[in-house]
Amino acid sequence: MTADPTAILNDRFDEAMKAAFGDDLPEGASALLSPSKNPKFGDFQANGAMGLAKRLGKPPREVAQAILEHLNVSDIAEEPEIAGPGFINITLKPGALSAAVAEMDSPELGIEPAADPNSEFRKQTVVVDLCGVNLAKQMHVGHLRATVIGDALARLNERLGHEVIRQNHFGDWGLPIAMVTTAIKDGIDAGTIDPQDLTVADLEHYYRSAQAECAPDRRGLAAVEKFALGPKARAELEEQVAGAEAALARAKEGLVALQAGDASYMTVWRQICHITLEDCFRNCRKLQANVTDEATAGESTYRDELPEVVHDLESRGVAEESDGALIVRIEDLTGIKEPCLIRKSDGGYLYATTDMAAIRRRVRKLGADRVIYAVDSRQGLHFKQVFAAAKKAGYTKLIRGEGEAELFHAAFGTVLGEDNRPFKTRSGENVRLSDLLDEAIARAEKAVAEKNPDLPEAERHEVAKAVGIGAIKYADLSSDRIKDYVFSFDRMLTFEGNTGPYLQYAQVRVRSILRKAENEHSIREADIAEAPLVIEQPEEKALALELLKYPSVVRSAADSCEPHRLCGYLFDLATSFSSFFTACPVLKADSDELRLSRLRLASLTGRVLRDGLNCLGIAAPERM
RNA sequence: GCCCCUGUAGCUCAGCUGGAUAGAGCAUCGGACUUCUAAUCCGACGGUCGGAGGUUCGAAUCCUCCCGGGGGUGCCA
Repeated sequence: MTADPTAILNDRFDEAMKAAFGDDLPEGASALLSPSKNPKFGDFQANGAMGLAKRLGKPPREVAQAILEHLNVSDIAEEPEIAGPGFINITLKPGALSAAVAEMDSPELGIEPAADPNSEFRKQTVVVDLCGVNLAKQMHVGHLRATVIGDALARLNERLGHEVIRQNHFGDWGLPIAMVTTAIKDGIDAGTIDPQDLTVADLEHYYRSAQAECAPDRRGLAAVEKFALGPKARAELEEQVAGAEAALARAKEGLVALQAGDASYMTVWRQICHITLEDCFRNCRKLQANVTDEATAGESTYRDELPEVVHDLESRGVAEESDGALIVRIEDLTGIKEPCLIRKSDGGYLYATTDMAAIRRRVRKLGADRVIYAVDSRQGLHFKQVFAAAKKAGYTKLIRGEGEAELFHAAFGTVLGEDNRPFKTRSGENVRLSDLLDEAIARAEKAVAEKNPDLPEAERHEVAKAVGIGAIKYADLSSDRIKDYVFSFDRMLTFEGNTGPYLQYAQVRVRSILRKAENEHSIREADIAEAPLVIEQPEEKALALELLKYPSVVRSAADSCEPHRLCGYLFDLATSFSSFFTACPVLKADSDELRLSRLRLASLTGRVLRDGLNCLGIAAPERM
């Protein structure tokens, strides 16, 4: 038995509509119940009568009236009213509202955990592809969103009770990797590189030089010929091209050696992997994102599966040859003319091949019902191709039950600098993630020191980490994923408006008031937990109604893979709480009953804020 | 060329399957602190929702065309 007004009202409307229209009621007709947009229209509104009227060919207000004649909500609501073209407005009775809030005031905060097999919220296995670092490269802003958004989506699904498997799709295989591995191995063999003290920065340096070394400057050579730039320039370029060809050939040997599992190459390669990943995990810890070794599945782990996948596709006629390459046509499924290439004409595999293998493993081995890719929007076409090809190949068939796994590209836009160009350093380099995080923490620490000088230094530093990192993550999560956004420390750390620190501060105010209740009034959590709720002031009512939205917001943010919905909600909740906090004295309330009631509202608000922030991967400090 | 994304207040952005007078924050202006942490709150100002058609009782939302911005486009990942 629920006290959730939305659930109750939905049921009652369903009954009323059936009673009013019987067999004439169209399939899927709904009351379209939602919280009112404006308090003057009551607490909830049902918009379904108007759509229903169209389908029944009757005047909307008449339909609304017919529903009302069969609607029985007198136990929880005042007399419903028809307004405008056919809205039905519902105002809850005070007792119903406090009962609903009291019901929600539980450890689960009103979110029914997913369960199997036949519950309303079926437990699913959700694979989240996130982070996506590359071997021998430092993390930079480009990894920020893949990590922050992916982690938030994983947390949201965990919160709903799903089985979540994170997959850090580590770019540790292929020709570019062979280039750097070969270069470093040669350096070690020649005694110019000490394998003991290699850092990621070193690796990145070698990665770049290896890339450059293997890239013949054919355009330069062509220019020399075109403009007759003289024998010296020509000789230099010819030498460069010859050198590049040799380096490339050497790298290809390296690739073959790696593919064959050659011990001397593998040792170097493993060390490069280790150094890269340790740096990655360190950054993720600093970012307070849950990405670990167990969650890391490098592209190399698919290497034995690639020939299998290709052979499977070829033998079953899913793939076909075209211009020497092996492709899967997807135009029939998607209307997209560009096919999915899974093998090059030289026999090499492509990243689509690896992604096909990954889908196969994730659905068949990991048992995914849903695979979510937190990856840059520029990969949009690639994923459409791979998803379609995987579907065509039958790789999305669920291992449990009927149907197919859902493959979802949670695409995100670019992080821009203040100049509206992709965020880079002045010299045009990628901004290192660790630098970015350090600066956020430093700026937050300065602000905390100004605002709250009494905070002990050790705690101040911890708070700065929560606030600085929270600010970055919230800025990333709070607007629609697909859009680009401008990275601005000033805006995200002003602590005003829709920012992480604003939410953290609202939560801190709750903590503060509860501490004070305990220390100065000897009121304990247990006294508050069962206190009767008195909801009379407009600010109390607004806060109560806002609190009730929480479970459905978490669900919708997870289902749509849109964390910004939760952000927007938490901001509204924090705003409602701040208004309540200003307008309604809590500890100085007029009566003990009111004091406890307001403490309970505050406590619940604090827990929802904390829980919501946790779903976003943002810490909620005790003080700030 | 084709495809995808995007265009809402001076700035940054919400607006969920079409619903009531399009909402916040910042900025600007005016109020509220011997505090429950003012990192706050209350109020004012501010928008032909890129443009033009169309569908609808009703369109920022759906359809068509056009314009601006970004991105992607068969053998890199």
